[in-house]
Amino acid sequence: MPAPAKVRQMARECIAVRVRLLNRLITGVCDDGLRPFGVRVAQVNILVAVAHDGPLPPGEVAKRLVMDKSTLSRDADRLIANGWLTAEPTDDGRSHTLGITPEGLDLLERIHPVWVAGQKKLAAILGADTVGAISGTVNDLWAKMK
Amino acid sequence: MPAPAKVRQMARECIAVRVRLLNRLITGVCDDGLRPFGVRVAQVNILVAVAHDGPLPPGEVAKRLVMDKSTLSRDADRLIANGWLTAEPTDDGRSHTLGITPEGLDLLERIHPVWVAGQKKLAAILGADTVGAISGTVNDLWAKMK
DNA sequence: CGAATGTAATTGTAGATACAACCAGTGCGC
DNA sequence: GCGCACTGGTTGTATCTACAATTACATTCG
Repeated sequence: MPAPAKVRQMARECIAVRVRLLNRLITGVCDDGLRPFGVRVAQVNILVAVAHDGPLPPGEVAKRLVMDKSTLSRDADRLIANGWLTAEPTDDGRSHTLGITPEGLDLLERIHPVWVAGQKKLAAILGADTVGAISGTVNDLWAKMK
Repeated sequence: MPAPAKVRQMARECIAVRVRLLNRLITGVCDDGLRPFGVRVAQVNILVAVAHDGPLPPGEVAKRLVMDKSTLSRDADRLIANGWLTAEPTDDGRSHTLGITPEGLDLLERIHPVWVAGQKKLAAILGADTVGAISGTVNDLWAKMK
């Protein structure tokens, strides 16, 4: 019995399954490269965001990366436990700011060559046009966010 | 103190953070739409794959979706528990085949309108060129896989 | 000032994800 | 037949992810 038309359409056209597949593929490639450093790409993403734009309150980091605040909360715990981030108190007693530590910066510097190699691998997997399209989409998203 | 050049480069150019961000965004949009059905996009992806190409052994499904066999093993457990998939024994005593059940097919049929609406939303977020580029990349990947 | 409302973060819970280790069954060579 | 390598799946463990509920503080309004 052949699959019904609606199922065939979903299989052939679904964009979500494709993005999610690429996400798994790319996360795997990155984590492979990062394994010697004892860090994962999810963590590096947060470290880079904080190193670049920080110090920032957790909620702000979560918003920029489009992740739930609770997810970021626990990710930050791990990064703080590893000595790569610090939490500094602020005027607002409910919150605090996340900042990169010297150890965190050092980690990013050491990771950089692996990151460069990874970018090449990802570009080879995705193709230049897809890389450009995705970059454009997310850059627009970030611009609109402000 | 401004971020070091390497950090700035990683923040500006990293393709992984972008794909992963889009993955979270898109997964959230889909799961929102699917919530009334008590199912998530990860599960729908598997159901569609099995409904379209199945019955298939678990390892084969995992390969096509580029996910770890252990991940698929547990996802399949949930889908079987919900009555949407069945596991049928095969000649090879180590393995079995996953097949869609009538309930699973019915679920997919009921989801279809939501899926259509979701595709529109995703296209609006990503833009037509990005949708096209990603589809092309993954279609190539699947073609090469055979 | 004090209560109600709002906001930021954390915690409880559950699913999705993958690596390593393991188990079970197959198939091959002898 | 027997042992041994191989293959396919599951289980142990850890991280990533998000929704719902909670907690702690801030702000606003009377």
